[in-house]
Amino acid sequence: MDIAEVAKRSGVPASTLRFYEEKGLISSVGRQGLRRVFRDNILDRLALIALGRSAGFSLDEIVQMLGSKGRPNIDRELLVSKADELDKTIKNLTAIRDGLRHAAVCSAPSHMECPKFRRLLGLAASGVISSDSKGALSQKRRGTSA
Amino acid sequence: MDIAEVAKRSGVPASTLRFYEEKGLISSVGRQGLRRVFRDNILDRLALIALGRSAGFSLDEIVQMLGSKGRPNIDRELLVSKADELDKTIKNLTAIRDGLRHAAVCSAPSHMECPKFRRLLGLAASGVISSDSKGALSQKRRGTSA
DNA sequence: GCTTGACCTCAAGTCGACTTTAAGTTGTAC
DNA sequence: GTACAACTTAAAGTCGACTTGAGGTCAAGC
Repeated sequence: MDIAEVAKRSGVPASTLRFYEEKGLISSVGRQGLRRVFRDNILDRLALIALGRSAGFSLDEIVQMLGSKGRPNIDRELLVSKADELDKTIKNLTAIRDGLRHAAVCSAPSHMECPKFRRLLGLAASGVISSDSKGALSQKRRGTSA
Repeated sequence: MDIAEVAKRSGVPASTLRFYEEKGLISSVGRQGLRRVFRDNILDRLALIALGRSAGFSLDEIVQMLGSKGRPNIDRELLVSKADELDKTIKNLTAIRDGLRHAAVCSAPSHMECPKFRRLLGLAASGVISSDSKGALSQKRRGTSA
């Protein structure tokens, strides 16, 4: 497969594939002339990378876990700790979602007067809801999801 | 209150407060000499901003919603749509969390052989799990949360 | 045999939310 | 009255994950 084929099949832009190769996340089997040639299993590897990204791993962490070769040891402890992290994030987001939903129907004259809203506010202010759960949704362009 | 006091009480660095003022997110009542003077309700406003950030609003969106003055109209429709967005994100993250947790205990020789894992992989690859749910956790330094 | 288009490289640019730095001003304690 | 810590500004830098752009190469079709 050449890079265009991989891009088409995986949905990952060619520029990103080159970038990933440079980072050591993927590798081509060789070249035909100048052009990279990829094996079929590149698609699995890209899926793995996508999964890691969705789970909140950085590209560097993913390089660590996947190693430069084959399909090697994914550290189980790390997996668990990421899952725990996700749990926290999910709880925070759930609280916020409920608060938002309530605020949307709340009849208090101003949100500031609503006890539920103020409680949520307190959470946000105190950092219980780490402002790091922020990126959680970040709708950019390219919304493949919706 | 001077900027240092606000920083101490809110946990928001002075540099960020200046940045927020520049963006129109907050405002000072005036100056004593060069120095900004803030009212007490700045703390509520900062909490509101923190909440918005955790809910995934961008600073620009927050400016929109809070207006430059007082505590005005928070668009209820927008709130609902953000809540819906959060729902999707939560679902995605939950699926990933479960997959991660399973992978951590899965006895398949390689994760690639595990059907559950491959199913998760399929989700990630197909973009069902938008790679935009990625930022969801992004542990930076300053982890106030843990 | 020459144009064309898909690939290539390397460097620089982008985006959002801040932080850092350099250089300047000032209220206050001595 | 002067030193100094704490404030001020404007501009530039940071971070991660890519994207874009300029300029180059090459296989294939006419």
